[in-house]
Amino acid sequence: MNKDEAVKSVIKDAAKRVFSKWGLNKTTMEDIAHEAGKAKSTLYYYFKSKEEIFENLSIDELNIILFKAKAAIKGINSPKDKLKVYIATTFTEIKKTANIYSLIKGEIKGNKTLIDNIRKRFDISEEAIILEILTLGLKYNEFNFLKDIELKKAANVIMEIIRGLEINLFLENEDSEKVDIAIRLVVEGL
Amino acid sequence: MNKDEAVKSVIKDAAKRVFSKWGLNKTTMEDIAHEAGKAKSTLYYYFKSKEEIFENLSIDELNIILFKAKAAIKGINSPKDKLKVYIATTFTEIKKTANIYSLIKGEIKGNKTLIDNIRKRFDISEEAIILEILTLGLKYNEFNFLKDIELKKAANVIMEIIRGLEINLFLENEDSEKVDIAIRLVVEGL
DNA sequence: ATGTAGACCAAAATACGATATTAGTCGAAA
DNA sequence: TTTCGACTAATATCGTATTTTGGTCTACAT
Repeated sequence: MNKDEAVKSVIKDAAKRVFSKWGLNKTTMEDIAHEAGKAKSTLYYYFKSKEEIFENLSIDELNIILFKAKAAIKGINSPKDKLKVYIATTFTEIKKTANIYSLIKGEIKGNKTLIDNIRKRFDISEEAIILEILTLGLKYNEFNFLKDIELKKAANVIMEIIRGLEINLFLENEDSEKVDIAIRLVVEGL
Repeated sequence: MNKDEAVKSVIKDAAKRVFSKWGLNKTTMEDIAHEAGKAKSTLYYYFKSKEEIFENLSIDELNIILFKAKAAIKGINSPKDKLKVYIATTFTEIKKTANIYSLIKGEIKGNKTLIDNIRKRFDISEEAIILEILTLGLKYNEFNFLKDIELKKAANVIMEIIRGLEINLFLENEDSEKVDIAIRLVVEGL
């Protein structure tokens, strides 16, 4: 890691701490600078805005989640099991980093488009992974009714189901048995 | 229907019209009164606040949706098909009355608790219906892995899936094929 | 050149008092 | 019992003064 990336990392780490303490809107660039032990203007040498810091921060976290999920499903052969493990892993990892996202939930007003963009980026990656698993499942003849033509839409629906579950019963409630039921429901049906 | 209920209905109908025109926050009691052809103070003879009018209005709509859904699944024997038809019916009916809800979406700020209470009421009813269907399915031995003890949690999970889908891919997108895929996914699995 | 920081500016947020709307009450009348 | 106009207290809106904050610029250090 070169010097530039190292300082960026210091700033991002500092930002992560103050964001999770004060939220996105309430933290000022001055706060981040103070936490990082730098002058405010130095921050602008590395990032062009507060949004960019937040965006980089979030994308880092999401990439880590996706990386872990991909690693987790790597050795698994059965597409059904692949999907199960994928959902379980992303759920667990999102829960770990949920502290940042939970406070954002209450701040979706002016920064709505920013959050939407970050979410969209994650959605695209997630949908691609799910589509890959479904394609494999079709090849292995492991699914009941899924046709070739429906795969893309099915992947989208599954992603929406996961997303809905994450918001509604995961970030608030934390019943691991329910998560288990949800995974089995999607993969196996009733 | 007695006189009291008739006048209440006139007020609610008028309110429905102006709400769907101006939204919840922007419509004044004067607006509703004028639309109903009554004096403002007359409204307070029947309802104690604007919130109460809105609440009654929404509950009426939700009850109609639930009534239609119950009627639709009445003659069906198979619990799996019952659930399929239930989801399809509520989706269709919610879409019909979505005009009122879609404008509310942008107004969830101060009236958040009010909306939450109405939603909660619907959730409870919906979960009860789903639980009934699942119980029947267990009795008929129609489900793969669902155990007695999981039924309540499974009903909750299904309700959350439905709710998530409604918000994410239904109110915005309107791909009926996706809805179809979602229904089959939940009921049959992949 | 590459980094860093203090001074600086313009734009946005906040605070606040004056004004205007609006929710909700009350007594009278039909 | 039901309806309404007049009234009031609370809330929202608006204009303006003040402060905060995002972002730039320049000078200085390595």
